[in-house]
Amino acid sequence: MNIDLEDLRAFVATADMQSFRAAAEAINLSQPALSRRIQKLETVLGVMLLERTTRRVSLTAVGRDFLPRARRLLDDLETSLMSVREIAEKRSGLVSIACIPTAAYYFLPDVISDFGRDFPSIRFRIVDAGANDVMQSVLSQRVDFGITLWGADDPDLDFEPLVEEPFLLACPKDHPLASRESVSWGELADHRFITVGRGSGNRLIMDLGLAQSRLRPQPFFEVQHLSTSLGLVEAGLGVAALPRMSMPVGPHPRIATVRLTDPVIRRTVGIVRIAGRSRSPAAELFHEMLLSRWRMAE
Amino acid sequence: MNIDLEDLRAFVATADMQSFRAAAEAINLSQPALSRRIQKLETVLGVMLLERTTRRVSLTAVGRDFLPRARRLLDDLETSLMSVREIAEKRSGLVSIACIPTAAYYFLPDVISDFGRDFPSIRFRIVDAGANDVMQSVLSQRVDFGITLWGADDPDLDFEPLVEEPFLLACPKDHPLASRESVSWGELADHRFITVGRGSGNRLIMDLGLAQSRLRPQPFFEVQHLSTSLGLVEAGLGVAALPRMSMPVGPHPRIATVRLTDPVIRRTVGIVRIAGRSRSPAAELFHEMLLSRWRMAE
DNA sequence: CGATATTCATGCGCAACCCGCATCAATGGT
DNA sequence: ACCATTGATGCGGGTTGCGCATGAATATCG
Repeated sequence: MNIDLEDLRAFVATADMQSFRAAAEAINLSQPALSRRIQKLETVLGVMLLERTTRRVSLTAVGRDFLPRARRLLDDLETSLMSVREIAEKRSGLVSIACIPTAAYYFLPDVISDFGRDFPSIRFRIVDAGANDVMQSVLSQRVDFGITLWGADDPDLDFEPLVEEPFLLACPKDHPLASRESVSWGELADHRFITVGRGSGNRLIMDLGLAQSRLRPQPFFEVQHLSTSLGLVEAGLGVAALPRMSMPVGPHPRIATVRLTDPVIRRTVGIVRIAGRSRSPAAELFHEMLLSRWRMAE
Repeated sequence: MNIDLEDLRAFVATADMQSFRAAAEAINLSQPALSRRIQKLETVLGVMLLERTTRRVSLTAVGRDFLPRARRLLDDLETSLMSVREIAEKRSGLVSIACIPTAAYYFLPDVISDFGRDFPSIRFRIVDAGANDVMQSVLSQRVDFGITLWGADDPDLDFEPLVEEPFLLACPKDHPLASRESVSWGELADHRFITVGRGSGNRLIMDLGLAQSRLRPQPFFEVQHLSTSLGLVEAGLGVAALPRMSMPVGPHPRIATVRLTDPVIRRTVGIVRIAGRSRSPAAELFHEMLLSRWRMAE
């Protein structure tokens, strides 16, 4: 037989109101139920806490000692529960993110998985989109923030860099360039070049990086997604320049990775959001975790 | 559905041991029962406190916040219970008292009744005895202390006075002395004097007080108890000298009360105990209450 | 990859506990 | 003495919590 918190509540209410009947009413119990809770508490403690007749209820000396303690225990519990609920409130909710496919595929799952271990009550909505659509989703406030390439300079948007990475050459293992340590962009002019379409963020970065180059690769295949480029390379149809994140991790049976120089073109992936917009606690939490996670990795 | 202390215990044990099975064993529950208590706690709080697989148990971020709070609540409860039990221990037990009949009858019940309201767990054993027997009981340590007349001067005993009172004359209402304001002890020589036996403490005090008086009352009736004296007076058989405490309170249909002078003989009733002897907390408590109660009244 | 041991979650039946209603005894007040 | 009020207790019924048995999930090992 153990002490219940309900026993303590019954005792405190009865002591406060100096009446079993009134206390029972106050804590929504019948008088007999309250009577028994007091008796139980007294039995467990082995002391009389209240002296009572049908007309009068008063604290014994032990009861007077115990009352402030009981009250404090109940107050502390209430405080702790409110505190946890407050924390929980902060730590639940929905985080909505618009994300370019590369980041969605290559690093977001890991971060979300880790985050979910700490905050299992926080849900996610991930919108998979090209860099331009990510921007639009952020500007229209359809999502809390975006993870995308940095290229535009919009005063309404904040950009926080997460990763900066070079473009590398992916070519078939039996390709003439496969054994090279590095290849210049100009040398690609003589090979079938696979690239993404004009409207894409990656294409824009490449074009901007090559603006001053006299010798440039000419697109032989234009695709929509970087992963499709990789597929064509693997099929031996040509070479492609992809950001490092998109390259296969470790040795690949069919694809070689070669450094691209002259120039070294880099892209930055980061968090973009509307300047000064406040978001839910959950979104803030995830945002912080993203920053700490990827800044540490770099 | 409310939080139980058992829920908190289950949580703390599981967090400490990082295993449901081990925690269940540690707090003497089956694993399923423990599992359900954790689930209940999580449901009430609306958060996941523990992340678990069949192989691993770890705290969520909310769980990490809540653990020290839960631990503290349980610690505080334990402390409060021990404290109350300690107090209760001090406030329970047995008080044994040897007491002259007058005090036993006339004032002890009130004090015990009041005391019992504050310390209902303290029991009493009252030995009703003449002054000499009270002394013996105290000296032999058969009782915690005595309440008796003060006459002896024993270096082994401490005496603390409670009440000092004069002897008064009780006589039938139709007696010649009944209408007097005061009567000298010498005048009683001409009347039938009812008194207690030679061995009694009251008799001793009277004899000592009258040692220098040339004219003294001669005992016509010798009885054992003061209350018997009063009975005889009420029956019209004589007059008696009794301490004020033994006189009827307020007007009496058959007995008049008259002051006794020349000399005014007083007796002191107080607490007698063995010098330096330590007693139970309960006996100390009652002793203190006796002192405060009767010193206030005088 | 399959087999295995371990561990948390859940269904089930049973016992314990707690409830409110009804009733009685005690207690102050008139 | 009578009466209204209030705490204690018996009783029956509903709720809660238990352990046992079982299944699913999870690491580890060969």
